[in-house]
Amino acid sequence: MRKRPPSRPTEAELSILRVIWSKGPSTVREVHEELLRDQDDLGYTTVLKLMQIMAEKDLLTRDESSRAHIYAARNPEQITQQQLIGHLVDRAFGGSASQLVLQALSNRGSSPRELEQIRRLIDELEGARK
Amino acid sequence: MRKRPPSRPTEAELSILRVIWSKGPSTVREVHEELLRDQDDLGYTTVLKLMQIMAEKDLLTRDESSRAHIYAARNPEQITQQQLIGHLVDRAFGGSASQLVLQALSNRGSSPRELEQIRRLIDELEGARK
DNA sequence: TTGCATGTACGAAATCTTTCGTATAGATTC
DNA sequence: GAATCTATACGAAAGATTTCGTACATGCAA
Repeated sequence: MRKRPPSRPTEAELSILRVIWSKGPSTVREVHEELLRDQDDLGYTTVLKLMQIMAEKDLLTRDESSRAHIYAARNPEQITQQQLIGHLVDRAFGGSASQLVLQALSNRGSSPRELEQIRRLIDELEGARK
Repeated sequence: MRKRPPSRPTEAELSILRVIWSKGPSTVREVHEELLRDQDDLGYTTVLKLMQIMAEKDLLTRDESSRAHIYAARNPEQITQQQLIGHLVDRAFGGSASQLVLQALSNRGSSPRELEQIRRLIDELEGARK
């Protein structure tokens, strides 16, 4: 069995990943409780099943040494974000990341501090290119 | 019946929208032929059905005056792009558009020309903020 | 008018994603 | 040790998305 390119998480899977990225490796119960803050009516076994599937898909790893298994994210947040951006760029921006950036900056407020951060990154990129 | 907020297109729907954005209002046949360039094994009636559904969902409008109906995008490309960015920012970037921008710039090549364009936009945004 | 080419309509299968009920097993408490 | 609490496992229903077969209508050429 070979290592597949990481599969893109579905919506429900992404909400689980968000919890784990923020809290670190967690049990099903911890994730479930956290998800209930935003969204009630979400069964425990639903989350369990999803996390089991995610472990199969290699989105999560699982430590079975304690009774309550502990799940961790297989890939760091940034890798997954890159993947999602890449997909969106391909599917909706004709492959041009800068088009996405322009759209993202145009209509969504960024603070001066954030704009400065972005400007510095552009400086770096232009420097490296010389 | 009220006007609903535009529904987010699914993957298959997005590929149809891309064709229509690029070619303008089109018949099912035209869209089908265009999609076959990237992806074979896609039936004509599959595309037809999708476009019918999209008309129901108000993603497309349809002109039935000629025998082959002509479909047009209900919303301009940019509106839909904004919508998709907004969704991704919420689901994967904790609501921070600038985080998305930083990630997008970090790992995806942008030409000097594009970087300049982005820099100018930042200048504008900072100017407006003063 | 018959037959063919080119359309739409529509139901339903196939597939993917999300949800949960039920079964079962190991700890803990009385 | 029996009851109870807390886990995982697993099948399968429910829902959403994608796919296509089949039926039927219309225009046109022989």
